[in-house]
Amino acid sequence: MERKSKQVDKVMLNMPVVFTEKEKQLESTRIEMGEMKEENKRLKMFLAEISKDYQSLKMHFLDAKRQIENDVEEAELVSLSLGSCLAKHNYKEEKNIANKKRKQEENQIKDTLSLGLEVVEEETWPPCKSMKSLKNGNGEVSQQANPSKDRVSVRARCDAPTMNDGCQWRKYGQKVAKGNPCPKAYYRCSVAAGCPVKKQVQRCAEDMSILITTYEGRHNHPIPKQSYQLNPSQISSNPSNPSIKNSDQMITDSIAQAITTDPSFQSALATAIASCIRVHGVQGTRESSSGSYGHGHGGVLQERNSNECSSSYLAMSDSVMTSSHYQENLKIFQPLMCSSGAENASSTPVDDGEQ
DNA sequence: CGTGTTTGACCTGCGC
DNA sequence: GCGCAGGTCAAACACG
Repeated sequence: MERKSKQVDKVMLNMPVVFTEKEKQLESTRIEMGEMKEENKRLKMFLAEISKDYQSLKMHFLDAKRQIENDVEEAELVSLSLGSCLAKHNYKEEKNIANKKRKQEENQIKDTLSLGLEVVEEETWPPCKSMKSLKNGNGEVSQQANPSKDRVSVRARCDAPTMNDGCQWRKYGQKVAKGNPCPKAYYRCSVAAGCPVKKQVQRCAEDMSILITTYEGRHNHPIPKQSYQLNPSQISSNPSNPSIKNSDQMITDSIAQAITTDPSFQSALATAIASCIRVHGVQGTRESSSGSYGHGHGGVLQERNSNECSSSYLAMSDSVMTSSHYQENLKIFQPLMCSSGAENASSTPVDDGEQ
C-alpha cells in the first residue's frame, strides 16, 4: 500500500512536467492551425480571384469565339447586289454610300436571314459611260439599247479562278485595279453571238478566298440547263403515300441542305435569284424561250472550265422567265427566305424539271 | 485549224 | 488640258 502511494506520488510529481510539454505541443499545434487557417483563408481568396479571372477569361473567350464564328459566317455569306444605271450619278459618292449600306444590311441580314444570302438593292453601277457600238454576230454594228443596265454582284467563297454559273464565258481582258492586287478579269458571254452580258471576276482584297463576280446586262438567249436536278420522286407530291415527304418539304430540305453545305450552290442561287429579281423588274414583253440550247455552235457551249468553282447546281431553264415563272421560282424559295423553316412551306406544285 | 487566253496598247470618262 | 483609272481591243500565243 505504501509502495503504491509512492508510485502515485511519483506520477503526481511527474504530471506537471508531462502536461506542460503537451500544452506546448498543443499550443504549437494551435499556432500551426491558426497559421494554416490564415493560409487557407489566403488560398481561398486566391482561389476566388483565380476563379473570378477564369470566369472573366471564359467570358472573353466565349465572346471572341462567338465573334470569330460570326465573322466566318459573315464571310461565308453569299452576297448579292443588284443595280441599275437609270440615271447619271456620282459614282464614287454612291459607291461609298452603297458600301455603308451594304455593311449595315450585312449586319441586319446576319440577324434576320437564316438563309445566308444577301440581297442588296444597289444603285451604284457607274453610269453607262461607254454606250459604245457593239458588233453583233453578223458583223453589223448595232447600238445597244442599254447594254449595262443590269448589274448583279455575287460574292462567294471560291478557291477556283471563276464560278461556274451555267454559262459559257470568253475572257477578253484582265486588269489590275487600283487598291486590289488581284487582277480583275473581264468575261463576255459566248453562249450566243451578240449576247451583251459581261461579267467581271475579282478576288476580294481583304479575303482572297472570296470571289466577287459581277454580272452586267441580260442574256438574249436561254441559259443552258445544268446539273442541279431534284430527284423526280422528290418533286412529285404524293399525299397518299406517307413514306414520301411533302414535295415542298423535300425540295426545301434539298435546297436547304445544298445551301448550307455548298458555297457554289450559294453563288448559283444568288445568280438565279438575281435573275428572278432582274426579270421581275423588267416589263414583260419578252420572247418565250425556245428551250433549245446548244445547237449550231460546234460543241462550244459545253462547260469547259473544269477548274471553275464546282458545277452550277441551280440552272434556270430560261433566263428570260415570264413573271409567272418568277412567281413560281419565288414560291419555291419562300420557305427558305422565312426563318420558320420547311413546316410552313406552301404546297405549290412544282412541275417536273421546273426548279 | 478553231477556239480560248494573255497582255500590251488604246479608248473613254472623270477629277484636278 | 493633263493625268489617272477602268474598260476594251486585238495580235500573239497556247491548246486540243
